[in-house]
Amino acid sequence: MELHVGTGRADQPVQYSNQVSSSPMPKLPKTRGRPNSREAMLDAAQDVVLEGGAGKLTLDAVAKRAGVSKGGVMYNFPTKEALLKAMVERLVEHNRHAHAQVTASLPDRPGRSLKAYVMNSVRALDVDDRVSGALLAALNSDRNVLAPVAEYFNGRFAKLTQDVPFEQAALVYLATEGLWTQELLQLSPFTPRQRAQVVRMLVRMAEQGAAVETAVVASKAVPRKAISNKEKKGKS
Amino acid sequence: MELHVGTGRADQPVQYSNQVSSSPMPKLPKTRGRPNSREAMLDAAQDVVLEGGAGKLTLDAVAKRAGVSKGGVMYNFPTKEALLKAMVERLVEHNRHAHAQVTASLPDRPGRSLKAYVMNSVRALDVDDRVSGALLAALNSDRNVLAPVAEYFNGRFAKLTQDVPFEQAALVYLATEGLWTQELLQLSPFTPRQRAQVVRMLVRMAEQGAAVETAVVASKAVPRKAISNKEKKGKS
DNA sequence: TTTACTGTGCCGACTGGACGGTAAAGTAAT
DNA sequence: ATTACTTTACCGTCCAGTCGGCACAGTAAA
Repeated sequence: MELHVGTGRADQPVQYSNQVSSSPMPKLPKTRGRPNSREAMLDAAQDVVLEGGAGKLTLDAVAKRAGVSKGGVMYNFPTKEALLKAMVERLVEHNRHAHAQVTASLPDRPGRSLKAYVMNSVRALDVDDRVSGALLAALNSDRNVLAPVAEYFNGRFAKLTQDVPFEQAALVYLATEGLWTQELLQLSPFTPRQRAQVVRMLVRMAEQGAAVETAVVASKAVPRKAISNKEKKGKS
Repeated sequence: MELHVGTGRADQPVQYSNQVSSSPMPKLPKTRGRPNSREAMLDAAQDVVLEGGAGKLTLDAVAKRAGVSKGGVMYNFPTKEALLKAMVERLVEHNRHAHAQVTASLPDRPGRSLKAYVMNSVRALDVDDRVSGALLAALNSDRNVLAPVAEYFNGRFAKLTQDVPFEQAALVYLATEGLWTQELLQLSPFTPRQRAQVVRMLVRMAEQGAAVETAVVASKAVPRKAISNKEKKGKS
C-alpha cells in the first residue's frame, strides 16, 4: 500500500515549504553556504522534545543537537515562541498531507476519510511522530500557540462527518484520538495484541459507515446470550 | 442522584479559596496545627496550572496564589517534585473515590463500572477538574512522576473490562478518554449540544453492555435508510 | 585580476531575570 | 521553652535573548 508519507521531518527535497510570517528570508534560493538548516533545526527540536520532554526544549539543546550554535538558532527563529510555532505548523502541515495521501489510497466509499483518519493516526504511532504529543505538552505552556492545532482539528472533524452519521463518526473519532493520546503518553492499558484488535475494530467501524449507528440505536433490548465470544485472546 | 463528589479540592469551609494576592489577607484564626494550608497550597497550584499552563507552575506563583510566602510552600513540600507528586496523588485519589461513589449509585448490572467511568469523566469536565490535564502536561516533563497515573489507569481499565466484552469496553473507554482529553485541551470540535449527544451515546453503550458489540459484529450489511435522524441539531 | 565594499549566515561570550532551593530569624499556640 | 509554622533574605543555576564579530559569497570598480 505504500503508506510511507514521511515522519514529519525533512526527508525529502522539500525547500522549507511553510514559511512562518515574519521570517527574515524572502530570498528563496538560499543555497549559499549551508543547506537549509531551518529544517534541520526543527528536526533537532523534535528530537529534543522526544527524548527529554517539553521541559528540556531549550535553545541551547536544539542548537547542540542540530550541530549549530545558539546564535544560529536565534538567527533562524528570532524567538523561542517562533520556534514552537514553526514546529507546530510543520507538524500540522505534514499531518494534513499524510491524511490526504492515505485518503487518496482508499476507495471512494462512505467513511473513506474517517478510515483514513484512523489509519493515519495509527501509522503516526508506529512511526516516530510522537513529537506531536510531546509538542502538545509544550504548547500547553503557551496556550496561544496551539490555536492553529485547534483550528485544524475542527476542520478535520467537519470533513469526517460528511461521510458518516454524526454519532458514528464521533465515536470512531474520539476513540482514535483516545488511543492515540494514551499510547503517546504511554498510559495505554492495552497489550500490543489488544491494540491491534482495537485498531481493527475502529477501521471496521469506519468502513461500515452508518451500519453500526443503526445497530446501536436499534439495540435497545438485545438478549445478552447472543454475545459474540469469538473475540477473546489478548490479555496482559 | 446526588453525584456531588467534590471537585478534587478542599470543598469545605475554606476561607480563602482563590485570592488574587494584593489583599492584606485577613489573618484567619490560624488555629494551632492548620492542616488546611497544605490543601490550600495544592488548590493554589491547581489554579496556577489551570490559568497559565504547566509552564507557569512556579513555587512563587503557588505561594502568591495561596497567600503565603515561598518558604511556606517549601515547608510543606520540600521540593517542587514533591508538590507535583502530591498534586498527582490527590488527583488520583479523588478520582478513585469519585468513581467508587458514582459506581455505588448505579444499579448492579453489567457495564456498571464502565458507565460510572463515563459519567465520572464527564462530571470531571463539568466541574473544574481541568487540572488533571494541565497537570498531565506538567508530568510530561518529569516522566517518572506520572507513573502512579499510568498504574491507576491500568488497574482502572482492568476493572471496566470484567463486566463487558473487551472490544465494547475498549471502545467506550477510548472514546471517553478522547472526549475528556479534547475538551480539556479545548481542542474539541463539538458544540455543547453535540457533546451532550455523544455523552448520551457513550452512557447508552456502556449500559447496553454486550449488546452493541453483538450488533457491531453482526451489522455487515444493514441498509442505511434505517438510520435514526432524530439526532441532528447542534452545529457551530 | 585585484581590491574594496556589502550582505548573509552563523558564532559564542555575556546579561539580566527567573526559579529552585537554603538558612536564619520571627511568631504564636502549647 | 518547645513545637509548628511562616517569613525574609540570599545563593547558584539555568536560560532566553543580545551583541559584537567572523567567514564567505557576491558585486563591481580599478
